[in-house]
Amino acid sequence: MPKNVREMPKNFNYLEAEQRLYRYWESNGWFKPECAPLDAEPFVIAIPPPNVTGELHLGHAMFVSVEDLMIRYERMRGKAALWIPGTDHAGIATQLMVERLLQEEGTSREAIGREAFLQRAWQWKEKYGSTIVQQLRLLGASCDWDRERFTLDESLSRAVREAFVRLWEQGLIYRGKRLINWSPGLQTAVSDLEVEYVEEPATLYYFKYPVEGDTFIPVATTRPETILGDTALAVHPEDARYRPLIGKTAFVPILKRPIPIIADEYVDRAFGTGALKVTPGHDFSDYEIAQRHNLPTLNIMNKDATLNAEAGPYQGLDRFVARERLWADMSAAGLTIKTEPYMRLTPRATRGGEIIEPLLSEQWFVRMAPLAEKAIAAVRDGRIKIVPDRFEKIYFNWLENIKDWCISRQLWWGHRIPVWYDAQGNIYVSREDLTDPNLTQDPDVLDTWFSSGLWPFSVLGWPDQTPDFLRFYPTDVLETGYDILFFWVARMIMLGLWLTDQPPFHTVYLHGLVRDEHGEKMSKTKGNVIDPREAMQKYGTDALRFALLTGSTPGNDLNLGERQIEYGRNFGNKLWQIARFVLTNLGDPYTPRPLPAPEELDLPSRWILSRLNKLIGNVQRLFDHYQYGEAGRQIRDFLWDEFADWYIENSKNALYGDDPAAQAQTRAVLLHVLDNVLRLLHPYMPFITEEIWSYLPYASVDRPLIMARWCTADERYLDETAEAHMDVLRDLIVKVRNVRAEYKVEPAKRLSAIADGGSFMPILMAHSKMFARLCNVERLEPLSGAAPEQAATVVSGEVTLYLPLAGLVDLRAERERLTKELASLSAQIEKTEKMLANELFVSRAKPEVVARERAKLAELRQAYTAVQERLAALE
RNA sequence: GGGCGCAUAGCUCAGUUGGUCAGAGCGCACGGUUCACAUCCGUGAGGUCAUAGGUUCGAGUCCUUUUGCGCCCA
Repeated sequence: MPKNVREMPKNFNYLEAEQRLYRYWESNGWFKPECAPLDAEPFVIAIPPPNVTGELHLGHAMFVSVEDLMIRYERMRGKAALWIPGTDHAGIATQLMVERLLQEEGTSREAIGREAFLQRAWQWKEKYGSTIVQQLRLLGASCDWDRERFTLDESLSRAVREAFVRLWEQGLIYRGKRLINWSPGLQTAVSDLEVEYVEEPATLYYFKYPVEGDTFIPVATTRPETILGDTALAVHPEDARYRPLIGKTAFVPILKRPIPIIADEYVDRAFGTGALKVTPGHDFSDYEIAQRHNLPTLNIMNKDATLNAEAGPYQGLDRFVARERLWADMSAAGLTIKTEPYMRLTPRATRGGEIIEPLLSEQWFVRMAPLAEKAIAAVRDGRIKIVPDRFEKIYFNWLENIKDWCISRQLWWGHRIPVWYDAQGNIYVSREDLTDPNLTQDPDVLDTWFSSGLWPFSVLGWPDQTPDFLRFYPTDVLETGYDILFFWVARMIMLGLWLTDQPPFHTVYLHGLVRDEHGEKMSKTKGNVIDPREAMQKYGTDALRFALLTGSTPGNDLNLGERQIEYGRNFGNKLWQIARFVLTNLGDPYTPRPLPAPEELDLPSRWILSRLNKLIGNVQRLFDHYQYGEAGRQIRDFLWDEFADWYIENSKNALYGDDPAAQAQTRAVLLHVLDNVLRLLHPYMPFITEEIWSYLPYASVDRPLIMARWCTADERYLDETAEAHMDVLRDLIVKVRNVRAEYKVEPAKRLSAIADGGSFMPILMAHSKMFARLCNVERLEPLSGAAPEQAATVVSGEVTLYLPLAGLVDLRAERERLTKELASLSAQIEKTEKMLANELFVSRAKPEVVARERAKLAELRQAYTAVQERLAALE
């Protein structure tokens, strides 16, 4: 039944369309797996939950683009696609946010107390927690919002308790007094991963360590205040300088506390003075030495990084003040030697950047070795694959050297540790709150990553065997940035395998970090930040997504400038204009017509359909290997460089000509290609493709592109001959254009050409209109007799075209041009001949490669002869 | 100290089972306003694919070396 074609506006109004389309998709339930048949195979991604405190940045834009692409692709393949959204309570970040709020009100968390503070935190979360989620929607994320989760939700908190209790019961969680990383500013323990070591200029202090017998050992340190906590002096057992002193007693400067001089191979004889002061309470390496030698561990520091009573006269001073004071006192006592500048690896908090202090403290830990073992095995035996695979090595290396995980945090915002104590200090661990008034709950909360580590199953209802858990767990792909491979991915794998006995996903896809145009990290202070919201306002969401998706390869960082986003916008416009052209040329009303069989089609149609189906095959192969960037670029190239520049340009002949059959055929092909390209591009640019789709003559509100079927290549349309023939025609046309440009022929001036085409003559003559359309050569005439003298010559394979250019062609210039051409041909011929003369090449290379080279050589020789003859004629 | 990555046109980057004188965008030069698109069209210039060796009939692509830059771990 014929249908009217709606006219498309001149441009895509993305600001209006994005919101409308998003509502359209969401309100029809197409983001939900339930829109697929009941027996459809599921495809599930659990979103990397952004911090509730978060503001949208390009990192979010990146993961949303990639994951939405995966989800939309699998949905179009007929799977029950489920993308579970949610947010992370982000313990430290959120707590700081709320504390700042309180500070502005002139109060503090300590002043209002825990209950009131948590109330305020929840209020804050209710008010601002949806900001980031709303921003994800702007990016087109096709998440199932009915399944949105928050790590502090009731059901996820139950999962946390279940996990904690189970690990406790299995002896994998323990409480202990250990040296941990302490953040004095935040007043909490942090894990190893939350400390980064930054090389910074510091001072190396040399001083005399008094030793019994009125002598001394010179020692160097970067942190003199720790002298007060020394419990030994260590030297290398084979160090001749100090060997006689081993076993003797040294005296802590100022405090005059006696400590032993021990021998340990750990000591680096070449560093400093070759003698090491041992401070087990405030240094991780020293702590290990102390363990080996049964040395006491002395804690000299309070939680606010002031010194305690152990520091004697320095009690109450901040560590840095104490450092100065002690050094001055030692200097007065004649114990100092010298100071020199020194580059030191300073431990700093990943969040906030303050200096972290190793501190002896009672904390909760997870014994990681047994969990790590399973996690290693799962990747080793292929149950989990990491893309790109080089990260597997990094993953193994970390897990094989894993340390126990400090999971308690001295914060209020988070999952409270489900442990109670009685007056005697007995421990009660429970899934349910214990209300016995004689018990008090541990005041600490768990590391935020502990709950994130359960995310892929806790969001689906675990530990309950809910319908969602049964249907959608394990999930399929975990997609995130490589920077949280240890923080999050490895922990999810460990906890998932341990608690659910299954890998939580079969594939880990890691994307790179988004940097600025010149590879610098984006930061507000540098002012090189691209705000995704601004970019979306300016260029449209599709433009941003396309730039992110096609600008990157898995695991590699992406240098993104505004130029790339602008280019995305330009590409979207090109697509829009192509669609506008196709649709306005379908005939109105449009009569549906199936795509003709290959043998019924003209050459350009056979060519473009061959190219299209090759593209579909390539895209499929690339998608199978997660090569979305390359796939997107190939779609772009096809659409712009082949479909628009050649097929569409040339189609005007048929469309505006007087052959109804050719016109109908061309219309069918145009529509078919557009239809397929929209499907291929939808996961990249969902908005513009859906909008264009709605203008297709068979569009209807319940057949949206988001639910359309993914393309599959139709091999019947692959046509090497058509491609080869079109290549010759295109090559000739480019060369004619080139001649026109070189001789500055007015673009509007119509030329005619004389053709000497050999066996290609029939094809050439049959497509003479193509020359008229694409290089303004109005007539092609077969050569009869001698070639005209006042003409430029164009050669491709066995075809020679003479372009009579009376008055325009300078014979000398033409000879020069042809001589250059001849030299180029000659070089290629030589190379090809050499290759084919090599018997090893002929015998060992793949037959099709050899055949291709032979064909190429024949073609080159024909062209060479033609050019040579022409040159001779012009002498 | 150990590991990983990167090094291709002025700039930013593609180039994944090794095979058509090496590709794109931006920038540059020249030319283009009726008929889808100036968010565009046409033509062109520009590269010893960091270095040295090796494997192979054939290497930007695989192996080894050196240099520079970046990241991770200790």
